Amino acid sequence: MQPTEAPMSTALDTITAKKPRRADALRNYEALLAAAREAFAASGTDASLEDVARRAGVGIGTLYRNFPARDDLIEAVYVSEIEALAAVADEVRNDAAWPALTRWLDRFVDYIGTKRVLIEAMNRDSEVMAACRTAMYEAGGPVLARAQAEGVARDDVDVIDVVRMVAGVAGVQADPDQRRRLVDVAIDGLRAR
Amino acid sequence: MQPTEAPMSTALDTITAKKPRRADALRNYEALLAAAREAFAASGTDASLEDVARRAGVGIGTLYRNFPARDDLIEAVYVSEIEALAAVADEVRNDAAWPALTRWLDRFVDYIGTKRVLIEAMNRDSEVMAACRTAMYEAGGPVLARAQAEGVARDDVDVIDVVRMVAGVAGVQADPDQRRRLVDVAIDGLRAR
DNA sequence: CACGGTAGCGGAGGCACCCTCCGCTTGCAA
DNA sequence: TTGCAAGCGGAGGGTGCCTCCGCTACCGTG
Repeated sequence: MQPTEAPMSTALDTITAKKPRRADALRNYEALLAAAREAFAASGTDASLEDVARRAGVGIGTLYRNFPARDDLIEAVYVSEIEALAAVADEVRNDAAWPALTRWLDRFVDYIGTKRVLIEAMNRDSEVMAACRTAMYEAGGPVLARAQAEGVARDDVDVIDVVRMVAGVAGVQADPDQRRRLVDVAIDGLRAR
Repeated sequence: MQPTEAPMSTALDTITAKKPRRADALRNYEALLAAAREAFAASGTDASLEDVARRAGVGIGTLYRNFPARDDLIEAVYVSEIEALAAVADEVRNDAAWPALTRWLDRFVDYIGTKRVLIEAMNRDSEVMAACRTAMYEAGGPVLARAQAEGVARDDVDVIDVVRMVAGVAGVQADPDQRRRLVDVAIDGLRAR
């Protein structure tokens, strides 16, 4: 464990370290990221990379130099959003144990419910995403642990179970009302019996 | 409602009606289906269609004549499996209300858990798949209704909710143990409080 | 059985995308 | 100002998608 004063090391750092150093190159890098975010939002993460390069106004070669694989680009686009997701757990620090748990998960669902790409991105098998997941588990773990310690949440599940289950339910194709209902049912399953 | 003696009309019929009539054409049709099943199992539903045609030993044109869109091929491959899925609900007809519900859903999860493609296929937006879903809801509806009537299942959900939720949880990337645990939690959320 | 019409065949071809490679350009340190 | 390496970008080879249409061979009819 690091002393809390030290700047927290995040998965973002891993990405930032890869940014190019020259001014023109940096401009291109940012343009690519913006174009990719736009394209992924419009057509999912399998949008055409040539199209991304075109939108960004750079050559395809430049895209591939900055992001050798499609996954690298996806990660760069979504890492910051996923980190924000982890931060959601902090918002409920002062709630009572069970409401804290439900509010955390509800916020979580609100956040990812509309963008299925985020769930996919989160499940991606890569170093960076693994770091993201860890961050998320570390943030949510205490919320669950508190509810379990107070006996309001069943204790045969861990935080990974909870996040996976909720993400699974949140990812179903359904209108927002139905999704909310499904998530509520699933969360209800977490109550201590 | 049809009298029960009449042969039940199934989504399969819609597919069967599209089979070619000439002997050589029928052979090709079956070969394509077999090749596609194999290819989809190996590389998912985005396997190369040219490869499917090659494996089947027919020209690419033949594939496209029988299955004008990729989805048509996917449907033809999976419709029968999804119908089997609906039949699972019949197995539990004689169980007590709550065990019937849990057993139905457990069997359901066993069936689709390993093949994510099936879940995807099921959510596909098409006439045939809609018929499949309807069949499934009609099979599972009574199981849920019985549990609700006896007051052991919460009554603010319908069968569509239940199937969607369970399918969502069953689709998460996880080892079988974890998946089983997650599904149990979610199903537990269905208990009347 | 012979034969004609037509259902069905299959692959060439046009298009889009993937990714690599390498000769040219340009930012920046000295 | 200048030299050079970091960076550029697009041509090109490969693969897959899907359409189109001249040819093949099944099968109903006489």
